[in-house]
Amino acid sequence: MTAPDMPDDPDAPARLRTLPSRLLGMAAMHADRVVAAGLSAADARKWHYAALVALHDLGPASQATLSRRTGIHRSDLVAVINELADRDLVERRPDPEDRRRNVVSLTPAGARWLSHLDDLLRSLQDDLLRPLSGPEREQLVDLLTRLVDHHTGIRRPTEG
Amino acid sequence: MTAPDMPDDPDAPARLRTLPSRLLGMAAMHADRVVAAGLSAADARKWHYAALVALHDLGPASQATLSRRTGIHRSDLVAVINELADRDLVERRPDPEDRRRNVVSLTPAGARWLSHLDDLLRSLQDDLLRPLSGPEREQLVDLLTRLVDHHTGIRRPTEG
DNA sequence: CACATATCAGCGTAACTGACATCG
DNA sequence: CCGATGTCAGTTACGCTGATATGT
Repeated sequence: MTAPDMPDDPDAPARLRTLPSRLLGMAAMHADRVVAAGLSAADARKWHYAALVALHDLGPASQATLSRRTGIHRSDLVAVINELADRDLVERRPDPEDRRRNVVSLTPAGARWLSHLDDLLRSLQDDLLRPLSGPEREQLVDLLTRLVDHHTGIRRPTEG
Repeated sequence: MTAPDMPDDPDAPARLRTLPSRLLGMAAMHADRVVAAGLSAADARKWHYAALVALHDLGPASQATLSRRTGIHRSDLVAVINELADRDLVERRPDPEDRRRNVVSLTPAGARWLSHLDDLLRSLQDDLLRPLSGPEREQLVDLLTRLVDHHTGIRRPTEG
């Protein structure tokens, strides 16, 4: 129940209003807009951030690896890397050890930009979660994580 | 951070994994698929359900009203009502009191179908929330409701 | 030969915009 | 004339599919 948009239901029927799948859809849509707007003000998109984070955590990696770690489709990752490379935030070059691959690596400028985006993202998440207290935010993250992990089929100890 | 899809990130970087906006996106995407799949098995779509619920709760209404209550865009509602009317689940006819409007009303068959979909939806939500306990599900609904209400700019006492 | 990688072209859906004719 | 209503055509973005070329 993804429900659409802005002038949104002031008082939709209770059956709809409390439907978890619909609530998830509406909350996600709102979150996505807030994040996309914030990032676009910095001339970035969420995929840029995801790719940079993955590169930062993994070190230089092939596009296939990046795709798996970020969840960005291989087909779409091409454009993302193109854009990042155009701005010299990452470097892409053929892997000598496996000539099918490109090795993508973070440049110093990319690392700086990433840490800037990190700050931005933090503040956007904060905006987003404003109506919730600290413990409530943790609760939400925990509940969502369990939903997502479950369907992803992941077994995670208790880590936070 | 809407993250994509199926073979999904087995172990994405923690910064991504715990990002609330991303978690919301992933959980919503999954929810949407489960619901869409379940409904399509019954030859229905989520908008059908939303429209029927609104009609059931409001009684006969104009398309503009339905649009506001369900959050379905006026432009998109047309097709939804077409499909429902084709199956004689709703009836659409001009409003004699305001000839711009159509009055849409639920037929007996529509009401029966709705209650069938109600059962289906209940079970789909249950599937969806399987990893959570009863109280946790309530917690999740509460937290999401507050996020959504906040951005919608709604003031709700404590109602249930 | 099967498989993985990078790339591109294109599809289907969702949410939305803009325009239009009609009517209050 | 302004505003609301129902309709349709078209746009944008996203997640995905399919095909291709290359390499292991």
